[in-house]
Amino acid sequence: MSYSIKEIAKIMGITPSTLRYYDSEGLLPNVKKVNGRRVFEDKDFKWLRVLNCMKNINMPIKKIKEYVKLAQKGDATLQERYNLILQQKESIQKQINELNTCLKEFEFKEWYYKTAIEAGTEKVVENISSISPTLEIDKIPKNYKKEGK
Amino acid sequence: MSYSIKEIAKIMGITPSTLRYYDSEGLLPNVKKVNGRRVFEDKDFKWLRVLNCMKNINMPIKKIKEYVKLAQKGDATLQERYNLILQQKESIQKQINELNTCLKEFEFKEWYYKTAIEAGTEKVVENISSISPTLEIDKIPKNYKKEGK
DNA sequence: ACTTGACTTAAAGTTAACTTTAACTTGTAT
DNA sequence: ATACAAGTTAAAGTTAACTTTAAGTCAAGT
Repeated sequence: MSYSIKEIAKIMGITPSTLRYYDSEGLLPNVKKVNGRRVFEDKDFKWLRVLNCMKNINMPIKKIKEYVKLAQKGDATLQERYNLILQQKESIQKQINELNTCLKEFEFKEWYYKTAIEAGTEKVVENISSISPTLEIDKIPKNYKKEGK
Repeated sequence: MSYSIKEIAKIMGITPSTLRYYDSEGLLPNVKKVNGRRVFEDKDFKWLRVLNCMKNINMPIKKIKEYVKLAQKGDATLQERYNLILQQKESIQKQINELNTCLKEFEFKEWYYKTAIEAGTEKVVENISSISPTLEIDKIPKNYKKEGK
């Protein structure tokens, strides 16, 4: 089975232009061309899924290109690719942790506004602040000293 | 207790320039000025934490500004702010889900490369692909029909 | 009085990731 | 044969989110 750029774009939820841009940046290796047109085959899907993942975790295009280039060099770069994957795994974990902390903050806000709406005014809740510390600020001890030279 | 822009920047892990930029975009309401200089007080911290959260969940500055403006209008906008919070909560959930799916993909890759490195070559594993479907691609039924007009 | 260091603004510059435009090719339908 | 739809490239344009620069203010220390 083979697919046109339009079909692949639809499946990936992006525009054909973006796919062409990715190709121009070297993110789509091994994509065939027939009569000058890109033709995507089943084997390309495996990579498209990974590419999609890499985009989802906010890997910059430069970094993805780096990975693609390593992969094209074959077995000699296995260790390097492994390291890159581990590094990205950590980054994902960090992002998930951050999002979970923020989710708590937003759950607090949800309660905050629900309560305020019921009371008709924010005054009822405005001195209450979320407990979850997301910022260094919340970790500052009470006797925090500013740095003096 | 009051803090200079430099101290706040350090605490938030950004540069003073970025804080000034945020201020110029209206993201730092109610920040005092003494002799033309910004002075941050304890009461500003509550908002800085929320701002930090909003940045972490990739809320665009425009959207954050929108929220700030609503908040400044007082009780009349409680419902609107509540809705905005709910909307963002959903967005966070979606992001967490995406990241978790990608984490699985990367955990597969970790195994993939570990196995390949042990064997000395990728050939041992290269036909195996992760099972977790992250892309519409993986949900396409075998008898997928392209659209015909 | 003068230098220093930390601040200020306004405006221009940067970067990443697209997006749009313009001019062109090609296979299919009428 | 001709028109049309869908693709192509190269290059210019856009947008968000900063970052840098230049020129200036201000309080404290020597």
